[in-house]
Amino acid sequence: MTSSDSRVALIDAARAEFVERGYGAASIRAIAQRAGMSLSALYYYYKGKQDLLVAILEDGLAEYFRFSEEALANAGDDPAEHLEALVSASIRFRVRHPAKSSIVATEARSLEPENLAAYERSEARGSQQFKDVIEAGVKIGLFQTPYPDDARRAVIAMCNAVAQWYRPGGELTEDMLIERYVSLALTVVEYRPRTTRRGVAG
Amino acid sequence: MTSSDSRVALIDAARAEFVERGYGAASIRAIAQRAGMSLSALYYYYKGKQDLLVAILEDGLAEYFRFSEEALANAGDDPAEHLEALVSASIRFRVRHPAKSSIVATEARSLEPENLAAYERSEARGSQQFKDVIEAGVKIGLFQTPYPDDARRAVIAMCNAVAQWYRPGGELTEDMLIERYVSLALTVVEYRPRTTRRGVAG
Amino acid sequence: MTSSDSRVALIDAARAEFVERGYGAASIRAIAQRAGMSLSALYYYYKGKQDLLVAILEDGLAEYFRFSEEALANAGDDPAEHLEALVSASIRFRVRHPAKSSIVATEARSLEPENLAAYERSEARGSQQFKDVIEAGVKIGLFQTPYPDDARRAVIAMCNAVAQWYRPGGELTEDMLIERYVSLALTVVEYRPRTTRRGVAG
Amino acid sequence: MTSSDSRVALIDAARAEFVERGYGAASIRAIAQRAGMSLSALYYYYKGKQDLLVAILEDGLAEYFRFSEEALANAGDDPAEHLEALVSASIRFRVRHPAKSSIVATEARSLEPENLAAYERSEARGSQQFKDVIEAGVKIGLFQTPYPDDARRAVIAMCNAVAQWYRPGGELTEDMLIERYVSLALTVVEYRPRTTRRGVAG
DNA sequence: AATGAATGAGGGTTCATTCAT
DNA sequence: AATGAATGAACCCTCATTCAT
Repeated sequence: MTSSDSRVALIDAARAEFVERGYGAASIRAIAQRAGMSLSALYYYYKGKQDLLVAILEDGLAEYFRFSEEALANAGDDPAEHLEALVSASIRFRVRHPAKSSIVATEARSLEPENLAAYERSEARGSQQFKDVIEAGVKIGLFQTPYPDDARRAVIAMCNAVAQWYRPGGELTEDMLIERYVSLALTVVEYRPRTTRRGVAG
Repeated sequence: MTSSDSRVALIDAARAEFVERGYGAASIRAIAQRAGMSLSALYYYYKGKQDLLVAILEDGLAEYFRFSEEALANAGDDPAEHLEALVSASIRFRVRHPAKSSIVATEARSLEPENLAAYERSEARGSQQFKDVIEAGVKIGLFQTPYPDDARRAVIAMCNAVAQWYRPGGELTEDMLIERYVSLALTVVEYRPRTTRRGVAG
Repeated sequence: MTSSDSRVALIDAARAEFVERGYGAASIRAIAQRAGMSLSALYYYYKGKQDLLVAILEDGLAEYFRFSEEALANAGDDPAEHLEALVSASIRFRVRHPAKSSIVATEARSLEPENLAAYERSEARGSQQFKDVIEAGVKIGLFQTPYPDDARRAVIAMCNAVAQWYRPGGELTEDMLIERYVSLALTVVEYRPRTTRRGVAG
Repeated sequence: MTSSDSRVALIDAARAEFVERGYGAASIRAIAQRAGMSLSALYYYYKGKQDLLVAILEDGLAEYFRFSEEALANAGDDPAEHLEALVSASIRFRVRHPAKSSIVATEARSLEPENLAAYERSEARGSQQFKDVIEAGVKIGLFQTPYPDDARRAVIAMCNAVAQWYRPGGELTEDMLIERYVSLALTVVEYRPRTTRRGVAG
């Protein structure tokens, strides 16, 4: 087992413990055991419990941004397509990594102040992506919601919630789920495709 | 200070600690101190930490149902009005009792199995209220969402999220907030008022 | 329930708890509950935990002496008959009151010094009764044991042990048991009835 | 100090505390202090208070069986010699290790059910050794007691009791004590040496 | 790279007891 | 005669962490 494998095994174990019990109640001994290592080994790889939490949150956010940036890169330049990309990335992330997803939402309070700052910056960045897209759509009249901020929060909240109830293997596939949530998101922002122009053009 | 006052002071203190640190990390000593009582007094009123959590969750859910049932009682018999009542109650609860609200969402995992069962029954009841209303609206064609279950979850999630960001005292009043979220919810379920009647009337 | 009933209920409950868990581990709350009284009521009747223990030991010893003195009173003046009386009383006490019996042996260590002194005086008195009888028998050559002290301790020990294994209701009745232990005790002191004289006389 | 030394120091300290105060009243802090270690160190070596008790009882029984098996190995094949060996081993054990001896008798009630089972098996084995020997002697008419079971219990009880009163350093040496108790035990089982053979031989 | 040993602080909980009523 | 409320001390145990090796 390489050094990198050990690190991964440890944050996987730590994440699982944190999700099951919460950061405060999780035991560093249980984490080491779950990762199949000695307690001392854990301290060789990570400075402590807080360090594990930071690593987990960083890893989770990095993974999310990998999803969202890839989706944005493959989307056209239309705000609706951008929103579709973001929702799609968000759902995909939460479906494929429910633990990574839920811990981000729950355990930020356990971050020590200096680590909290960095986390909040990242989170704001994620939120900003939605904000930019929705405002762009509103600006050109493509999204007609009178409450863009609330709409943004609603879309993010409903995507986040997926991690809490969706279990793969049912009859609802990931792609179907994404389709639905894209549709819901477009509804929320009151998407009105510009059929008139198209109509005029046709 | 009456015996009942002591109990209330304790669950208030406990709720605050649980919200700030999480159930696992919260200290029963800190709770007693926060409530201005000795540690032993706490144990005189509650059997233990878990008992405090149970009391908090029960109280939170009871408060929510007080809101929702009152709102339903004052609503007409139209599904749209029912949905409006539920959203309105939910927002009101989360705005007025953000701690009661957020702890319900977060700390269910810390319940011991036997207590978890009761909690889940209550939670399901709350969810069912939304389900009934949305399905009724869909049945009569008032709500046209093709995904009633996802719409329900989206509406609940976006209402829940309000507790995490809304702070009273800003320029956005509670009533304005409710108006917006009612509007968003009706959008999500794709509410189409029956213009026929209006047509007839016109 | 009279005041005296309450006191009896309490020491019965306390004795049971002490026997089951040991003095140190026994809980005064459990005792009150077992006696069907409030904690405060217990303190009304007894000064505290130690007071209960003292009462129990005193009661146990008093009961034993009631048995032994009655038996001695009904015995003839022969040392063998006296020993028979003491063994018989001891066995009867341990069979009828196994809890009273076993607690006396076990929990003397939990007595505070001033109470211990009184207890030890009583215990010595019980031991002395055996000592007197055996020495009397040895003096007149009726008991031929070369080790009267060890014989005394052996007789007492074997009687005490009865409380630990005898359970009434089996095929071995109390009277049969007594007969056997009297026989054993006489064997231990090497009882030799003076048949020669009788022989000569006959 | 080696790891094994620490373990020994701990069970010695624990045994002393348990004997003085009883298991329930003994404090794990006092044990650690008595052993000259920190509280945490104690928990490094033993899982808890109960674990210490189990270790103590196991050690005590093991020590006793070491004595009894050695004595039996050095004895001839005659039941009287066997009984002599067992009594001798029992007395030796109780004289040399009075704490190990008395705790075995007293604190079994403090064992949790799963540990109690193992303990009772061992204790039954010790009792069985006496039983086998006495029954063998009775079978061939060497022991004439009409009550072999009661005789067995009496012999065991009188040996056990030695731990409670014998203090070395007096004028009664260990060997003298053993001689007396062997004699008492043979008296109890009503040992009758087979003089016939001797007669034939003479 | 990895470990066994050890620590001090703090965890939740229960204790015997007191006191105003 | 009897109680509910409250207390401070102590309980057993687990914690995150360090350090010599």
